Amino acid sequence: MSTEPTRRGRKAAKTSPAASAAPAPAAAPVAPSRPPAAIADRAGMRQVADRAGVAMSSVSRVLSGHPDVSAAMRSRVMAAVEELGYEPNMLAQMLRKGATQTIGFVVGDISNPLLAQIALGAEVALRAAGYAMLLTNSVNQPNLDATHIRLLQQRRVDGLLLSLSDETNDQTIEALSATPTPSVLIDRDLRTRTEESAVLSDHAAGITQAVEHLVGLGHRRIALIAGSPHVRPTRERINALEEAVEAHPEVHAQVRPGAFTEVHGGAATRELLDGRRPPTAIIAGGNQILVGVLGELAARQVRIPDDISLVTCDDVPLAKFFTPTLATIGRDPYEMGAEAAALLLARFGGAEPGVITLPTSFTGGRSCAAPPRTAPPAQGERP
Amino acid sequence: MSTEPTRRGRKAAKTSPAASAAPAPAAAPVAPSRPPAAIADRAGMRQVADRAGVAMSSVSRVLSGHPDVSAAMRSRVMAAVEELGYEPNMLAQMLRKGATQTIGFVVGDISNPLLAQIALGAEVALRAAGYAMLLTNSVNQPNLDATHIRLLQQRRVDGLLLSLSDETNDQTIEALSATPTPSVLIDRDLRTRTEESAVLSDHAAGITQAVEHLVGLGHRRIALIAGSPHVRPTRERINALEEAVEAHPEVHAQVRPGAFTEVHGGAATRELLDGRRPPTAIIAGGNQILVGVLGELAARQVRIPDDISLVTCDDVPLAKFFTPTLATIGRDPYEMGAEAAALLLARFGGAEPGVITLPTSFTGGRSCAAPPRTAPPAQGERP
DNA sequence: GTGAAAGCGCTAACAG
DNA sequence: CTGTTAGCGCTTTCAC
Repeated sequence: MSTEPTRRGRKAAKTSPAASAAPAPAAAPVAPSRPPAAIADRAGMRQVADRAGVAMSSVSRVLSGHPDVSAAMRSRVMAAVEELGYEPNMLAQMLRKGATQTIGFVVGDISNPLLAQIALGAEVALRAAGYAMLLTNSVNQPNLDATHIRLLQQRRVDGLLLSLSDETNDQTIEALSATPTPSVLIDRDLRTRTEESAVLSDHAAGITQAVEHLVGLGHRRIALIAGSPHVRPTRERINALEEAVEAHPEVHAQVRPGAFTEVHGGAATRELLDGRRPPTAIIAGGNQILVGVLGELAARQVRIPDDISLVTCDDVPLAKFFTPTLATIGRDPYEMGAEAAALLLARFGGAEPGVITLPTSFTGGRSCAAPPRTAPPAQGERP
Repeated sequence: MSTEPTRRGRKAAKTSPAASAAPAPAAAPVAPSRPPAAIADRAGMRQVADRAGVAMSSVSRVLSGHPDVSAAMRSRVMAAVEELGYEPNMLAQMLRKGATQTIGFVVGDISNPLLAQIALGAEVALRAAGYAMLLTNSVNQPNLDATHIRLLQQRRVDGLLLSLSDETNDQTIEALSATPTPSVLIDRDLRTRTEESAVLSDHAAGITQAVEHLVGLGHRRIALIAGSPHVRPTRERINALEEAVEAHPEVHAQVRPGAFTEVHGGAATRELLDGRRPPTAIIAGGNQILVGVLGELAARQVRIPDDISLVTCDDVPLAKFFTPTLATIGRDPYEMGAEAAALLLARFGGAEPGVITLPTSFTGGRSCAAPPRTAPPAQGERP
């Protein structure tokens, strides 16, 4: 950090940002009888109609591309629209039509590049179909999910895209039940509900491949540092690891669920390495977790892959230049977003809720090698 | 990539996502006279009033926390609200009140972690003040900026946060001029306008520090690979580099503006290294650019910092584990978002447009060292 | 083809 | 304290 923030106004602006959290006390001394018109003087359809000397309904027809309008009418109206710089008020249209052409996206943490990419994919697809996206951020606080679902319902979104921070939260389930609009779950699985469409990732396939790879290299002690146990990806990964290991009785698997955070990644790594049977390979179950794992390994001067092998789920931007290159279980988040949007649009078109599973891929890297010949003595290990 | 996407429906869902891009042909055989109620049967305030046996205005008063309501009235109304699961229709409120409690955020590229972080900071601050955020993504296409500004205006947002992809676009300026609501520019400078508030980063300070550091190490040929010349950060960085170099006549500076992309980063690096006076230090002007630079350096087996020194602007998540540690010109994007929100809220409170400049920081790293003693012969260099 | 009229669901005077 | 009354800006019958 260098200097303090500098504040300089253009028009002697005394700009005190922290101030006025309140909506706006309205400077008007006398309360006006009309709605306070927080929005400046903007021409409405009424003005356009008057200026063109026609009825409002005609303006409406022209603007909505109704076929039964004379060329003369069309040009008169358009002229007036131009002159007044008229912009239709979608609020009124929405209220009248009962549809907002808006979908809500409840996302756990938009600062996570994975989710940002999903949001991007969804937004592009939605916009192409004429929908805008209202985005809310639960900052990974489960109780905010329900709040946001209700908030979006009050704004009468036409549908919901949900990347919930907790699948098991009762309030969330309740809020969802009260939702009359179609919804699409993104890599989440709410067993109690079948009304929602879902786009899922095949985490099991990726984990299985990774485990086979590691076992093939000679690893016998594999750990998975997973994220929150309240979401599908974590459960799927854990299940997949346990199943994969069943096929190899000689392999000992350890699982450390927790949270999708750097802190958890670091703490779990510490715990594992200090444990009775330190793993020779770690699978980091998320990009934030990866950062924590790397930090702890670096701090201990544990070398990759000489001392320990590493696989990550969901790579991070710079991962490809990391030395050694990281073995990765990846997927295409942009496509997930796009498919989620498609699933929602399909429901608007009358389709039933659907589920689609997208593949994951395992890419080997230099971060995996044979375990050290002089494996640290498994302290107190019993036969 | 492994397998093909698997599609399995729950209720024999024939889920054809790509289908039905059209809003919804409406399955109803006979066109209803009322608005098509795309939204299911939801109780309105009318129903609540009837059920409670009171006037709508009373329901409204209770729900909006008006002081003059008897306890009896309050409980009767709340009971009806509960029973009907009533959710107020914000659309109607917005139309009536002339304010939407929504702000629009025009962002060039949400998949850029820097902008995602800014969006997060803004959203949190805005939500705390009761505002929701409508986000649009210009995918770095300048012509989309204007489109999105208009789109948000039609939705009657109360204010705009703008991270434009091009400051010089006429359409954008025009759209902005037609905007009656307050706006805040994020690290952008529209010379022709003073109506907008702005939150800026002090890029010059960071660049200056970096240059001094490099010169101190002995570098005499420094290159800046910058992003789009149509946005403030690029201009500021270029100006700062040129000014900093003026103080050191022995230093030769080269600048390669272009785009905030990996491709440009790689191409510019190639060009510079193949040029007449290859730099001994490169400053990467953006996180995507950095990726391109690193890629090209790796491909050529150019070592950092042995063969070349490297500084990056705006680090990426994994940067701290990059070997060698990267010297970085950083800033706090979350705070930028929060300050932008504050500036907007201040305007709602009646304040004039204001400008606030936030600091940047330079953090040295192992990626900078003295230039190689055997500097590559400056081919065809002239005295 | 075009106009008149009736609301979408809610709030805010204004009376009582 | 509570009810009545007018709309916010637009779309959509329904007549002409």
